[in-house]
Amino acid sequence: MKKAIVITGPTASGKSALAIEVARRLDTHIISADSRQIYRGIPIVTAVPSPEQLKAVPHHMIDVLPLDAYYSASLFEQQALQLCNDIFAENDTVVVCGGSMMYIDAFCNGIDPLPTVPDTIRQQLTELHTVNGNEWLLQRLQELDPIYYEQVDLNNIKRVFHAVEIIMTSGCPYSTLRTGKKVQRNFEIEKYYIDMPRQQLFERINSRVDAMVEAGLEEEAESVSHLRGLNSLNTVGLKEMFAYFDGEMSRETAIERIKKNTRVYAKKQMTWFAKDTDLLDAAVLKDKYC
RNA sequence: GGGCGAAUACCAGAGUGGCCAAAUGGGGCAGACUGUAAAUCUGCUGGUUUAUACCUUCGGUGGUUCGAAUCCAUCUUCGCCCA
Repeated sequence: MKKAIVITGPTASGKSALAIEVARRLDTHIISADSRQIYRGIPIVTAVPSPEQLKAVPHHMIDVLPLDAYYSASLFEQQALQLCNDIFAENDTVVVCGGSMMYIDAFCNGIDPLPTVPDTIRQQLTELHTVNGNEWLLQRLQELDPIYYEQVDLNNIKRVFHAVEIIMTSGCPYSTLRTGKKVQRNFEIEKYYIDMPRQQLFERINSRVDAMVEAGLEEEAESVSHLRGLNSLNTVGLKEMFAYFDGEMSRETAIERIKKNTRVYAKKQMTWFAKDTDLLDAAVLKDKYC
């Protein structure tokens, strides 16, 4: 049976390096599961592997999307599966590596198929929302899907918005489309998590941010600054730089904040993965394949 | 040597007799999560295993008062001003 070796963990825990090592031993490819590395033009801030590393092992899903492209965990699932299929034609294994929780989850367990919301509907709803406000949107959801209305965090207006746009697109309540069912892949999945004492991880984060600055983070941020409204750029490391460009904080403060926000992000990842009972300790991965 | 001002929880900083365990922000901690997820959202942050409860806090000490972070005296430290 074909096998996908999934490597995940908090940011800066050393996923990429481990994945490269494993993939090299197994002579196979790496599929990146990273919601930011997938975009083109921001390699420094997203800690994309070095050109040498990328050359050492074939990588997929890195540096492939324009910054303004719409993307989602579901699209990732589809494309990653397609890639697996291709790679399995010549290999018994594939390595999937990344820290984007939803992407990892979509790949391993699947995500309910939802209709793609057409731009027209999204724009229409955006306008209505801006004009009528949150209350109106909440009311819409309550009318259209009382079940989901009971379930969502009503403070999280993004989710409310999404539910409504899905209902408008599909014509049926969002709650009926959310099965939460896990799918079974036709290949084996071994999911490894890199664990590390928090203090050690935080030290790695700090020095990695310093290295990014050294590598030209500021220039990179400048080069995309005019596009800052895009979701792909709503990213730790860039928003702080934009704030610095706007004179909202000093350069030093911005760098400190990047470190802090990266720590917060890492914690978020740890919280998410703490619930995942399928995780194996990445420490055994080396012994097994290297 | 004299005058004035300040001292509040991890930090910054409100509060100036009871509604104060003490606003707010930062930081920290914990959590939610099936659709742009490095996003978005939530809770906690003096102690007491629970708390609409009790205890200990607002530089130190001593007062005034039914009641003090808030008023008075004094001491300490810091800042500014006059010498």
